[in-house]
Amino acid sequence: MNEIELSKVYDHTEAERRWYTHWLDRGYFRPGDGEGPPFVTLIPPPNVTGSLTIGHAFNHTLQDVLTRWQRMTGVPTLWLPGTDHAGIATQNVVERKLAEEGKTRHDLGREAFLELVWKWKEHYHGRITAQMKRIGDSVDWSRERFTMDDGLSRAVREVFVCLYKKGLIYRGNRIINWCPRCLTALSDEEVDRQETEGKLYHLMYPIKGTQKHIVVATTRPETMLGDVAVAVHPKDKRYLPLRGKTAILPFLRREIPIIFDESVDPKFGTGAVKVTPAHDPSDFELGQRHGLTPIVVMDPSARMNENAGDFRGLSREEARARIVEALEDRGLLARVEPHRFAVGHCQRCDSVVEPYLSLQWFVSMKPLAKPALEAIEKGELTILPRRWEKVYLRWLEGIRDWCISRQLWWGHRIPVWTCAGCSETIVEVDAPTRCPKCGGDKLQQDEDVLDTWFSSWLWPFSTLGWPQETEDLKRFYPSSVLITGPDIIFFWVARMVMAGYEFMGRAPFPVVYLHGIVRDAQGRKMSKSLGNSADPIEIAEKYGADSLRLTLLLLSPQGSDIHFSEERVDIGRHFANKLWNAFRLVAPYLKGYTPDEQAARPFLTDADHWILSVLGTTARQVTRNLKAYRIGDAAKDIYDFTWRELCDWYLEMAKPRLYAGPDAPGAQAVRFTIHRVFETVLRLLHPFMPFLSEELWHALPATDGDVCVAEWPAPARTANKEAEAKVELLKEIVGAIRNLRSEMNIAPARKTPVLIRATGPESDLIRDQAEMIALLGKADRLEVGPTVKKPAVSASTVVRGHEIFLPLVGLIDVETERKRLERELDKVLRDFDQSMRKLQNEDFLGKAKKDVVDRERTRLESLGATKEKLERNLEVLR
RNA sequence: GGGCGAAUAGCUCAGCUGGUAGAGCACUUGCCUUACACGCAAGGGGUCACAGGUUCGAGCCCUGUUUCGCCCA
Repeated sequence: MNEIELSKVYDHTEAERRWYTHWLDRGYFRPGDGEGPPFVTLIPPPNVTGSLTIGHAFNHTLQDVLTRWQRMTGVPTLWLPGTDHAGIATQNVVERKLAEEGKTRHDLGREAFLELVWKWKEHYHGRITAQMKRIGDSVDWSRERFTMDDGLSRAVREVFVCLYKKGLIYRGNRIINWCPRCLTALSDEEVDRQETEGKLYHLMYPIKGTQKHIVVATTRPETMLGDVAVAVHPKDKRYLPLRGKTAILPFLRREIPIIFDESVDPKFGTGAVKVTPAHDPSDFELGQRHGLTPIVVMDPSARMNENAGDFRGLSREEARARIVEALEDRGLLARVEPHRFAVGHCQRCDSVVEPYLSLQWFVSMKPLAKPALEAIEKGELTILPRRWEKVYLRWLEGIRDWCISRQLWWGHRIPVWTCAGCSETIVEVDAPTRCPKCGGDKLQQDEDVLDTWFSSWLWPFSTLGWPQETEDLKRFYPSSVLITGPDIIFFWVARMVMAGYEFMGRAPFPVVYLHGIVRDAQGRKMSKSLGNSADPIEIAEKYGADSLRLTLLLLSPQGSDIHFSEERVDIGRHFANKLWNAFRLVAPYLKGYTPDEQAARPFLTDADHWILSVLGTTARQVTRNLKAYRIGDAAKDIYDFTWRELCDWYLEMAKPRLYAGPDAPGAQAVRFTIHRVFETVLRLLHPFMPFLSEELWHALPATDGDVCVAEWPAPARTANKEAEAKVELLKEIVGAIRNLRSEMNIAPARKTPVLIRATGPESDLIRDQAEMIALLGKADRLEVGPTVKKPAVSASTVVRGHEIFLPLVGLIDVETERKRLERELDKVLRDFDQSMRKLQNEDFLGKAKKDVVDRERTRLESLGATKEKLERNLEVLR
């Protein structure tokens, strides 16, 4: 047993550092080569240059609880850590840094720039791993991965080539989401739609050869310069006469056809819309159906280009203002009305995204989605909470092709080369040196890199060595569970499932557990711009990592969001302190103690039997809740047991026997029980509060090794119903006495006699517990029995038909007690009447289940007895 | 516009298959009782969003309404 300084308040800082190193030294976090199916979970790789947020801390806590729990059950466990290169985010950070020196990435050139980013990566990588260690993540560092490792990069190329050869990757000129600030394409998922209070402009286009106009409604007048048609619904009577006519585009005087297409909503605006195939996805499709040639009117930074006539060089915002103004001058602006609509913003930099026609690489998703859809139906994949399955399915059903090329430098370069000699396209895993067609050696690799998620979606197998058939891949694929937030269900979860089926032939995990998002106390999402994102490490330093972990779990309703604020971490800190102090109470009496069940058993008291029984029930609950991924509930079970049962009741009851010294009768029993309870609590607590439990485990005598690898408590033997019933009765009686004392304003230090007129078999039970009742109820004299006489002046109450009296001479006045009794009687009368009415109801008697009726009868009887006794006692005072 | 979720004590939330409404925090009153004031004991506080319905009985099941949040278009 280590001598630890048992200070009044638990000091976490030193202990938390010490134990993490200890566990690492022992290699506990590696799966070992144990037999049987392992428990595997994969970290959602955080952005390597980011830092962990409270959200990560929560996510990691959930994974760590499951991993540590499984480890204790003796299963080989692997929690594989790693980080993500986070293409746009990382490149942005480094570019911002360069901008401070007045430079751009182009000043450095591709190679030098990448070298710089790698340096950043190395630097920040250390920060992330330190943070993970600080909060106690029991990950296998020997298997750590990074999405741009050689192995994972090779996996990316393999997948690209494979899908290309299958015809599932293609290059095409399509409308994509373009960020004019990041200067890259984005996938649909990387665009955040924000409801915006905008305007709907009604523009008048003159109809050729007439004095008339056609009025089109648009939210984006600046794109009119790229208009190639006006479209109306074919059944819209208003426009039928215009069949075959053309309109004249203002400013550019381009003659554009009026076309008829089912996709136009006659109820929107005027029922006529402008068609801009190069700047709107639905216009693009419409344009294709009608053979229209798109005209791009903006350059990549969203300034008007040479096709924009006089507006050339203006930003899209300036262009809008000028065009609206100019139209108004010419009398071509019919009207402007307010209009709410969703505008796409770049997820990374919040710029307004431009739907933009450009040449990009895409993955055909429909064929890949099929097995991922069926996975739910076949039961090969379960998403918890179940309602997310619908969200997942809906997205897969409507899946669209995935734009995977990005105009960035930081990321996996697209493995496609073009031969300068013959223009042959070469798609290979390893860089080719010669053109297979013409033999030329002037090969130019595609400049672009792949979407970051194009490497993340391979994470479940690329991290294990795929495409090589490694031992790890055989042993650890698929994982046991994926724990992540619902915000990346499309980005990551669904795509991993698709990749799993496509490349491994089976789902990457049978269960996905989606937890809530951590918000601030006002329910707002944590964000840097709001300044409301707390730093988990700061909190861990201040309150302890254990406290943070427990708090997050206790605050987390299953699957819904957490409202977090720093002050709430007191919940965890107070609990840690409570357990610490409970240990401080018992530690001196356990010094050098060796548990001896044989010796103790004959001397176990009701209290001992009771706490051991409740402990067993708690262990069963905790395990059951963990199995069902109700991790917060499991934490609550231990919290309640430790505080409400162990500290509030058992330790209080154990004190006299502890104080009596090691030679007193019963000393063996109380020590045995306390040891067993603490030892079990520490094992149950370990997954949730790994540091504190380890610290106390080593301070507790007769424990083997480390609690980190101790055996998970076995399911409870049957509960001791008898002892439980006894102590429940005791609690009720003590509660009633305390209530009387409090209501009568009896000073806490003052002891009083207590008389209990108890009848029936429970009379003996109560007498058995007299000593405890006297202790906890602060009685200096306790009489129990059927013949106990009510003192002349006393406060009284009734518990389960037993009358409790506190003689009051000189303690309080009769009037106070009379009022109190009247209140109590009032309540009982209400309940009595309610119960009576129920039992007089024929329908209830005839239709309710028998045990419900029986229970109601018993209740009425008991209420009746209580009522009678209260009335009698009240009578005396009147 | 479509879908999903939520609405229970001042706040944050439990409440499993309908059968006596709960916890933590906050609040009130006592207590520095030799483990803990990061604590102990006691207490007050709820038309379970609203309106219907099913049922002997509804916080829970059904229908509709309102408000809030999220996702998708």
